[in-house]
Amino acid sequence: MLEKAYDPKPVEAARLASWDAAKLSHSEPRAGGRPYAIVIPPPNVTGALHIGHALNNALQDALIRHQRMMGRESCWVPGTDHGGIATQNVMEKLLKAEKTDRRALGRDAFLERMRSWTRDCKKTILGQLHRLGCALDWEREAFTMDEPRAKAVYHAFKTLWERGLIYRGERLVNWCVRCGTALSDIEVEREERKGALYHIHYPMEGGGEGLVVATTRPITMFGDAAVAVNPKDPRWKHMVGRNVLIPFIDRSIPVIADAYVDFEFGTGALKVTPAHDQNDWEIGERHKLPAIKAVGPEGKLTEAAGPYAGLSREKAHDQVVADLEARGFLRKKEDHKSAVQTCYRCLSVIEPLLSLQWFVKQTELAKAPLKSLDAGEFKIYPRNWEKPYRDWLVNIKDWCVSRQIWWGHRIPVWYKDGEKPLVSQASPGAGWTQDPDVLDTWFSSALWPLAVFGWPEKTADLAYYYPTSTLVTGYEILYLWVARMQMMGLAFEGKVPFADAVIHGIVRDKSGKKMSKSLGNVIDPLLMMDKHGTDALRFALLAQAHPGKDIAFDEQSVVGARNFVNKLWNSTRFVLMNLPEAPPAGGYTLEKLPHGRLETADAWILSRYQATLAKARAALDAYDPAAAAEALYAFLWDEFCAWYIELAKGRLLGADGEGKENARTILVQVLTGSLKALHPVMPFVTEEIYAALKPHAGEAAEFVLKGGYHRLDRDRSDAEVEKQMSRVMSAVAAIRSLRSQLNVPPGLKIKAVAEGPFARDLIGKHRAYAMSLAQLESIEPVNGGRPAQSATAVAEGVTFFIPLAGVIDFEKERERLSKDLAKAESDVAKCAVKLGNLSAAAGVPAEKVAQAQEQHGAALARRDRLKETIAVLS
RNA sequence: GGGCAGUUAGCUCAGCGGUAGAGCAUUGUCCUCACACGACAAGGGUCAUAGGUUCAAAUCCUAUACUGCCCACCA
Repeated sequence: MLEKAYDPKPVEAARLASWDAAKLSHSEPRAGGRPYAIVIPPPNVTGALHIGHALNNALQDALIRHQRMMGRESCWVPGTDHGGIATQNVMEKLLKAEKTDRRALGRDAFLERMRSWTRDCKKTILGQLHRLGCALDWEREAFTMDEPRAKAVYHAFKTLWERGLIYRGERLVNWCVRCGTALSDIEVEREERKGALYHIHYPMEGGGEGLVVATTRPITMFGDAAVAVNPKDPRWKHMVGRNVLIPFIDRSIPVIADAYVDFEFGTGALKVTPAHDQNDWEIGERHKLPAIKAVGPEGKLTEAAGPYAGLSREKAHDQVVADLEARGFLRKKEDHKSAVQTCYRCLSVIEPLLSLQWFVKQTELAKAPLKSLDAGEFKIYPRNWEKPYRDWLVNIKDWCVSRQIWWGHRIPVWYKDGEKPLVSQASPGAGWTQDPDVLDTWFSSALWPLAVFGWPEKTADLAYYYPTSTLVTGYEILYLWVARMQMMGLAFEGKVPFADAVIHGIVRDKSGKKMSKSLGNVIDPLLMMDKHGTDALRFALLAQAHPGKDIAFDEQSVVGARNFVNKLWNSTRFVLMNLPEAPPAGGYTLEKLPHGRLETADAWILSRYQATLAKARAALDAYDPAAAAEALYAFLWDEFCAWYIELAKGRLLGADGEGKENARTILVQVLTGSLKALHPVMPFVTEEIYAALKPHAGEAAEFVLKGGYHRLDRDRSDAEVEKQMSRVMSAVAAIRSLRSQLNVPPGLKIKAVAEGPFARDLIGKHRAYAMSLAQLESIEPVNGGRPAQSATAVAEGVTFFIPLAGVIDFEKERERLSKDLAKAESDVAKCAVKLGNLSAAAGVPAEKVAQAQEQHGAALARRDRLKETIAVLS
């Protein structure tokens, strides 16, 4: 016998052990049928998993399990990402705490530390995914920096090089001073910050008034190559062609005319610093200006800054502004908001810096992804992400792939004096030195769906699983990762790496704020699992995972989910308690039900059951786990438990016979089928329950995943019986409401007298339902007028009189009924409007009009019954 | 500056052309023989605003106002 309350811990441990022992989630290529494959977005080896990972992986697991239940060979590849800058930053923090740094260690020792850290971290992360119940194919674990993946990276680099798509050049790149490396354009974030616009006077060379420029960053003036004005600007026309002097250092620069300059802005004169600003760089190109660095890679001012050389950007800024003011160069300072660029890894301000870097040409590579999007070979869910994705590809710029850090795939290019650079994985021989930089971590990530299956080798796995089916990820890496995988997959294999990309939202805190360590609002998924169980956490996340929407996460939702798990558990307990120890031969199967001789409740729950299964399945197919979870939750709790179980109790407690056997069969089958449908969302409790139910259900599958979903049987759908039941429910609800409002003690059975078109059915074939659910002592037809001293309950098609001598306060009763009447009147009015509309309009289907008429009739009847009753009371 | 979402019950969110829904929270009654992680009942919304389309609009269209996100070279 099951325990009274579900205890997740022992169940989860035992289930995981049995799944592992059976290698349940392992997949091998097999003949026949297209497989379903997902590659995990590999978590960075920077620490532990957070709640966003829990959502991301619960989603994937639900899809993988769903497809397995549908009978498809399904493979979910696990793995981790070395995480380049992010991981190196973690290690550098550790080293700092040890009062050392990477340079003191040296490259080799540093990398050794990184590898050891990575080993531990991988273990932690994969252990957490395991604990979350992820049906990952553990034998396929991959790491972006392991041997096979390194081979893939090399091969990709070499191929791109040979195709002329990789080049090295000195360009203006986004430089993170803190991380000490270049970043690609999409690794830069923007943040609006308050600052100032400084109007600085540049004197004319050889004396004269000169002009005033406006800038937000005075320190870049030491790198100025010119001052530009708009050729149409009359104020400055006379200055073009003359020279001005940079304050403090007195370097002479020309005044040039360039249409880029907006004469509405600032003073209409723009200082041009090609080495520190993209636009200025372009102006410099047009006018053949020198690019002079004012700030170096460490964030300190260079020799070009004369007296300020060596100062940090921040110190220099303050000093320069103060000096400009003291010397009278500062003509004006106004408040100004500007978007500063920040490093996505450490949030420090980006310095646009001229440096020698490796680039991948993108325009050519972006064509195939655009084509596959247009052809519908690749879809993004929800579809509204396709537009930004397309726009990004259309406006794509070359990708800076070199990083000046140590942790990563070292660029496989070797140099030797007097020789052309060589691309090689190993050293070409003595005298050759390898490029010191490593590749952007997203370079290896871009190859992930290929590399995990052994590419560039033509493996059987690659042939079978590639292209994969679905990729599940957050919108923050749509360009960074999704687009690049599409580019690489198409470039190397000519096929999209995955047909569908499912974009989910971010898990935020309960007030909708982004979780962050500094705000202290992070939710630890492990803690949630410890407190409430893994199934509860998964359900809570998935039930809120509406396509593409962020989740405002409140621990309360996990508690609610935990309650649902318990409800499921206890309903199983109830069913098992009402079954004989030994199930009948072959178990309780739906095939054994007598056709055409089912009770209303039986036919009703089967009808609802089929509808629910269909809905849940369709929702998962449409990547909408929330809809699936909600449908199953509502069905199991509000229909199966609240009504069907209650309706079946009479038969279960009564004498043996067909009715009892039917009830048992339906309880067993509906519960078993529902928990299977729920399995993708809550694998543990459903597996546990399945183990207890399967002998009774006549099933022998070792695991839920092996057995597959129950068959959908649309013949069980029965609109007529659903209507009958809704009337029974309405009748019961009316009496319950009356009891509650009149404070009739719950245990006290009362007599009821019924009249109306539905009264005969209720007193006849639905008698037992009404009696037990409404706690009635008896139910009889009205025989000559309503009983004296009775309260009235009006339901759909039936009116009850409940004799309650001495209990009724007529004043209160009238009040109560008046409230009902008001509601009924408003219903009548609404129905009348609708009916009037429909009858007046042309081209409305007769069916719709009939339906409206029926609704109107029912509302009228109810209203009239209430009116009569109140009249009698007065 | 461009684009995309969102604005529905106290909170978090479904619904997206035919009488306003869920979970949580609130109130009342009940430890009723599966479940107090429960049962039953109750209260609570002019569906952001203004126009329009329609027999009918929370739902479609057009503006407006906020909110959030993405993209973008205004110093």
